[in-house]
Amino acid sequence: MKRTILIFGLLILALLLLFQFSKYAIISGDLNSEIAIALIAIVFFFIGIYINKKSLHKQTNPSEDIDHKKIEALDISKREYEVLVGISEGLSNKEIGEKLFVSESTIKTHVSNLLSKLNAKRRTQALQIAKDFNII
Amino acid sequence: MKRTILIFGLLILALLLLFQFSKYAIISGDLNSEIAIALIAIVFFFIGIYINKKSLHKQTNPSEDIDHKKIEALDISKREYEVLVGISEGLSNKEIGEKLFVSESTIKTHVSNLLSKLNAKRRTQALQIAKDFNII
DNA sequence: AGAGGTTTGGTACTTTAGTATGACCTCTTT
DNA sequence: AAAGAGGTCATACTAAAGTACCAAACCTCT
Repeated sequence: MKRTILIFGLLILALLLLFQFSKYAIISGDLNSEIAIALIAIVFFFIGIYINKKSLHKQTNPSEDIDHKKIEALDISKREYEVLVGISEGLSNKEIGEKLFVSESTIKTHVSNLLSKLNAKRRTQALQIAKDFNII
Repeated sequence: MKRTILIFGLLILALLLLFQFSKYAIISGDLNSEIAIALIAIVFFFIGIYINKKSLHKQTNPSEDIDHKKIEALDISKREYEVLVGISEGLSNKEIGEKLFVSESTIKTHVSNLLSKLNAKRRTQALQIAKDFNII
């Protein structure tokens, strides 16, 4: 938020400077008016690209980053989440257990809790729901 | 490809018109030069946004459409693919069977074939592999 | 018509997955 | 210190998932 305000402040400042410069250049005859206009056009063109890139990464690409708040809201613990990641990697309970250095029984407990928290009947359904929630 | 060329052509045409207009406006005194410059700036700003949006949707979002060639290359039949979709929806073999109006046995056969074709040991692993291949 | 691939379906079996319950340990909070 | 939450693990069970093998029906192409 603070950064956004700072960036916009600098942007406006830069624009004012550009306007003043172009006006001066045209009046003093140092620069052709077309070239001045072209410069401004190019600058604004890139400003448009820059701003769009920023906003696109936060508005139309919401699937990239995981929704940590949702994870909390669903009351999923760290360990349970690690198990969920294991499931998404296509691992069996046994393999997840080996990865996390715990027994298969423990993983089963975590999976069972996960399924009830995600309101799923199967691990594949849990994956689908987790993706819907941008949790994974 | 054709569309891209057309769009760029129209874009360049519009720019030339804008330049001519602004030059005329400034010389004839109908318009303040600052206003003309501002107009150009705004237009280019939006052009920047537009172009960026187009390119971003095709470059940083390559995961959207499925790779049909890969499906063929893996020798996955239509029916098997339908089963794969069912799996990705978190359905059980029984539910997939009901959805496709066949028995659970049939689904098991398809799943088994799918797993060997995708070189997976579990349906969850099949999902992960299928996503890697942009098949799903 | 016959070969070949796909789809369908069954039986029988093994392996994972998932549920239920109880127990113990370790922190953190009250 | 007691309560509560998370994590760990085990047993015993049921339910899915997956494998292997076989067989019939159905297309499609030659």
